[in-house]
Amino acid sequence: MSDKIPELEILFELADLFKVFGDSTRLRIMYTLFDDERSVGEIAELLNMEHSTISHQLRVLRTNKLVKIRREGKQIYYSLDDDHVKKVIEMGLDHVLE
Amino acid sequence: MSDKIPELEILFELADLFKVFGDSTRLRIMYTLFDDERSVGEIAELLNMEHSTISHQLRVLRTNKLVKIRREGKQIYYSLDDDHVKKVIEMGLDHVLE
DNA sequence: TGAACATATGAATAACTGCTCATATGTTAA
DNA sequence: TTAACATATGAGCAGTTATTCATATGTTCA
Repeated sequence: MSDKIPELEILFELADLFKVFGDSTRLRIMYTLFDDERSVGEIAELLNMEHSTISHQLRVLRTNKLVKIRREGKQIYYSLDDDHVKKVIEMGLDHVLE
Repeated sequence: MSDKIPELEILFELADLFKVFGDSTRLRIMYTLFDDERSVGEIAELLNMEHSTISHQLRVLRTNKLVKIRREGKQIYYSLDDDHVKKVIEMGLDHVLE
């Protein structure tokens, strides 16, 4: 991995990815999705924040393919897109907690 | 790890950590340090950026304990603080490259 | 169809951040 | 000490972003 400098373009993409993780609201949202899918309303209530704020941030997360959705009637359930997301967060936590 | 919700405070710290990784200049700087220590001037030349810009960003990296320094005469050599830094970047790259 | 609910979107604002320029600090060698 | 070099710092500007408010879209059920 470290034997080749990634293209500049890749590092920009990487920065964009970390930017998405670099906001506490988005991190908290992702954390509520660690074990279960949740609707927008559930997340908003859990975090005690405006539905609108949560919806905006979920869009960012979705655009960056960190969460995916499942529609069920009026509600839309969000869940983490894959295990990578958890791993990145856990790796960061390791660093913060040490 | 996922069996306990981290304190709100921890998630703020974590967001701050990811914020540091969420800038392409800082990522590029860290990448130049993947295998070797380098002086401010070397990094500035490698990235073709102002010394001042590099110095400012190195300060951010240092404040967040991602790089450490070694003084030698007029020059100050920067290197990655520990292997965690590499791991976080590599984990992110995995996600971007897949 | 219309009311009630869940979510999404757009615009506006306030706060933040990276870069540049100018200047300061610190080190070496004459 | 002074000149030359390496790095750091502070202020200001420009660009970005998270939140809020208002409104729109979409779904269910009567």
